[in-house]
Amino acid sequence: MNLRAPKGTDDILPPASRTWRQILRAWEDWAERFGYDLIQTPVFEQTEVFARGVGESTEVVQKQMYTFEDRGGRSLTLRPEGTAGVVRAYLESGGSGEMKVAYSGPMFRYERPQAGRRRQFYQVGVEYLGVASPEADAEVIEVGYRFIAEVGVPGLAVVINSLGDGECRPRYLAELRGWLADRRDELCEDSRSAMELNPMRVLDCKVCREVVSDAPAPVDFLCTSCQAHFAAVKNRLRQNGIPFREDPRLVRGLDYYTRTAFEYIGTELDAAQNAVGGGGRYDGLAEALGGSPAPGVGLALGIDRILLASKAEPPSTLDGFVVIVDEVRRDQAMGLVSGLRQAGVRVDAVADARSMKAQFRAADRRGAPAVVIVGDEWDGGMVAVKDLATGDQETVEIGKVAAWLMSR
RNA sequence: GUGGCCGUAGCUCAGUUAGGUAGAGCCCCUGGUUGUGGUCCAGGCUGUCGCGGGUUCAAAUCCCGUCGGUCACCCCA
Repeated sequence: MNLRAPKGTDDILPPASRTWRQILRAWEDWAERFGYDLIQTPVFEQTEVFARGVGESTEVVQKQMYTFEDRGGRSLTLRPEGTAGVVRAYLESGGSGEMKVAYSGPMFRYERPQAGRRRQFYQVGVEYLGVASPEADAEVIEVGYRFIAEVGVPGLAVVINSLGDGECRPRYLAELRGWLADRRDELCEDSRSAMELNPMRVLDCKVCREVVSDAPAPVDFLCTSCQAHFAAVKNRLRQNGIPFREDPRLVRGLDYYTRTAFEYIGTELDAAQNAVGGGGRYDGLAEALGGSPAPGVGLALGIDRILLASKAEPPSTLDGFVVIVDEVRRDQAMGLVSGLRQAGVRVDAVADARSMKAQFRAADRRGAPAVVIVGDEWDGGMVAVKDLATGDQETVEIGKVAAWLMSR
């Protein structure tokens, strides 16, 4: 076989997929508890949505998009992130009022793959639209934190910063550009080309870390309202017991962020990609997409990276396994299987004639905690049930099998 | 886009230094145990040695090219 999954894509097979299912269910649960409804947007959009939404100056738009022309001559792009499409949908459906939505699905970026960085990767996220209050920022940070904490990323840390808004950011950027220009010779090549278009990117540069260590930071230039907003976000986080630290160097790679920016980091991760999620406020995004102004804040979490970091064992996906002693009992056994399934019990059986030994092996491999044996006892209205962990076996009435399995 | 490492059975790998009939463990299947798994024992299935070319009587092994994987830089979730 010489057909393979495309470069930078992965098949998620059992048993690893069991952990995926578990983690996505946990995500749905947390999103619902915080009042976020489901939203589904297309996996591809007009290229314009990302070019204008994410920002022409970003690396993502310049180099990493899967852009193609369809048969009608339209330029389309596989979504490299989730927010732009959600805001587009919000605007298209009226663009007013409050909307709290959660999404999950694959994203696509053309990059050289490595650990924790794939060409098709999976993100979950929420967007809280139409609300400018710092309560929204704090809530979004909290829902992500609660979810990641449950899933278990070792050394989880929340890092936050404020990037300012349309009033104070221009003043800051002018200051920063001047400061960088004075030290142009000390900067690396990448930073020199970034300083005009997107000077904050230089703060993030690992090569220039030394040089920019005492560069002016966005927080030092915040206007009064941005200061108050940032303070309110931090207060609510403290009150709700979300541990965080401030990092004046934290910037984000997407142009749409204003005010609050944050990241979730697995500090014990060996992987170079230790940021498992991030987000922030993007009050200018709706306008950038050509809609009426609307505030918003959101987050995105990389499920692939969270899984890389968490040590979660794949859960068992069965409550029991039905073993058929002789093929003459298959009709009876399959009737029992069907009945148990309708009663809400997760059970399975082999589909063709196999030895008991093989059927027990199958039950074991599938992680079933117990086995139900359909044999001669059936004629007396009974089946044998065996706990595979302890080896204990007893005989129970057919009608009580479901209860017996669920009590394991 | 730049760089390091690696391509041999479904998986993990040995064999490459010094060319000589393709190996091990795991997994899977069958049996030992005609109604009992996970342990043990016996047997069985599985290969264009990534691909193409070159050198040679002879290439998994040497040479050239190419493709793929992986990790890191960069960027980001």
